[in-house]
Amino acid sequence: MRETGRDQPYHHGDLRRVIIETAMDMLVEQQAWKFTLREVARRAGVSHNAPYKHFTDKAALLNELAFLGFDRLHDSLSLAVRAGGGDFAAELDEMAQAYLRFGAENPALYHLMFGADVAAAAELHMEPRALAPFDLLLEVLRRGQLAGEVIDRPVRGLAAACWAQLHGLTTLKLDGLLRPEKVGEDAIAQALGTLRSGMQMR
Amino acid sequence: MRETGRDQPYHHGDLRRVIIETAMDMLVEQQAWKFTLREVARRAGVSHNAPYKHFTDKAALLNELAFLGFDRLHDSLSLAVRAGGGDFAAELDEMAQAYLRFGAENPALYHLMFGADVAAAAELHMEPRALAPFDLLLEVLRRGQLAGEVIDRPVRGLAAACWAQLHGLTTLKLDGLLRPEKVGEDAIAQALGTLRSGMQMR
DNA sequence: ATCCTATGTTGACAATAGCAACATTGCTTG
DNA sequence: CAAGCAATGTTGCTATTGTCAACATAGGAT
Repeated sequence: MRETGRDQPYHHGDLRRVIIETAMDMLVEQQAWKFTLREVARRAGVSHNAPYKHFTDKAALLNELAFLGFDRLHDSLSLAVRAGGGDFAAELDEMAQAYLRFGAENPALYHLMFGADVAAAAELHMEPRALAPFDLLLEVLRRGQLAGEVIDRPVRGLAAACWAQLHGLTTLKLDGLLRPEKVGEDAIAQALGTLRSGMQMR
Repeated sequence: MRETGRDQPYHHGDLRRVIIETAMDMLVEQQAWKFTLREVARRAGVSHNAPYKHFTDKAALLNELAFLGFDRLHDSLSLAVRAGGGDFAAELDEMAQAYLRFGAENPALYHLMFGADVAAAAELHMEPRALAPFDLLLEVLRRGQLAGEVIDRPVRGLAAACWAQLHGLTTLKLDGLLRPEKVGEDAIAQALGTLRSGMQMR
């Protein structure tokens, strides 16, 4: 017996989607990386156990969010590559900027995507959705090699270097560790420059 | 009234140290990054609230551990530099290896040192103890510049590049994200090579 | 000797993840 | 079209945690 009358039917009808959206909203809004299932349920206007009918676990929901994060990251990077307009140097630069921007704009989401909180992070990152951004990077680098602008070494290794550098800069930046007193004024730009030089392009 | 008799006196006498050591042991042992104050107290054989007489907060203890982590990291890096025997390239290489090894051997501690869980991570990282490893890197790079083996650019920027690369590689590795299928066989070595090239040395 | 204070302990509270038992419905199948 | 079943929500519970408050003990200063 529900006292509210005809509004809010017993069966929500689309709870899974709503839960995901609510949770994603919370992640994007919130700076700090805290996350309770019950809070999500509360915001979704549903009982504290309803989410368990759609996700076996808190980790399951988190995984879903992480995947969505990779989708968004991939979209951002794709756009950036397009903005590069065929010029390799521009493409890579745009990608780097887009990557860093993504992290800066979605701190909690980024932490979720790469943090150790996600159960079985290793498996998650081998899923196609999580691999998409990396594949994009691989393509760009391959084209760079074809254009003779990137040193002739295994692409995957070069991609790893790019990725690690971007990931490192992103997380350090997110946690407020790239303070000018410590690292100089435009540390990020300089680091990216070092990376470029390392891959030998002008 | 304690029923245990004369062993375990009411006042421990050295609880603060024991708590820190216990907590550090837990962090070093444990792969996963979970940490409850009560568990520390339990292992230390003390009531669940005893730690609060020595640390205002859970975060306070974590900060202490993080500082100890930086001390250890600094020690490891210092040893590595010495192992380099004056040759810049060797010094930097040893340092990089030592850094990565530190992360690999102390996953939970590393996460603690750089994770967002630590309250006020930004401030923490500006403390001298946390800056020591970075300062060491700065020195090595400066000597490299004097020896003409490192490109003449602001050291802090170069250091940021090194640091971000190492930090990125470390965390990615820790979370099991540098899978060979994704990133090639010796991604780490290649990434370090790219970094070296970027700083222009032979 | 006496008291004060640092240090420990017990007991509470609120919040959380997750389990179990129960309620409500829409869809299926006879 | 009726009966019932499975999906979806809800309430209530347990174990655990961080932290606060009140109390206990003991070592050292007065």
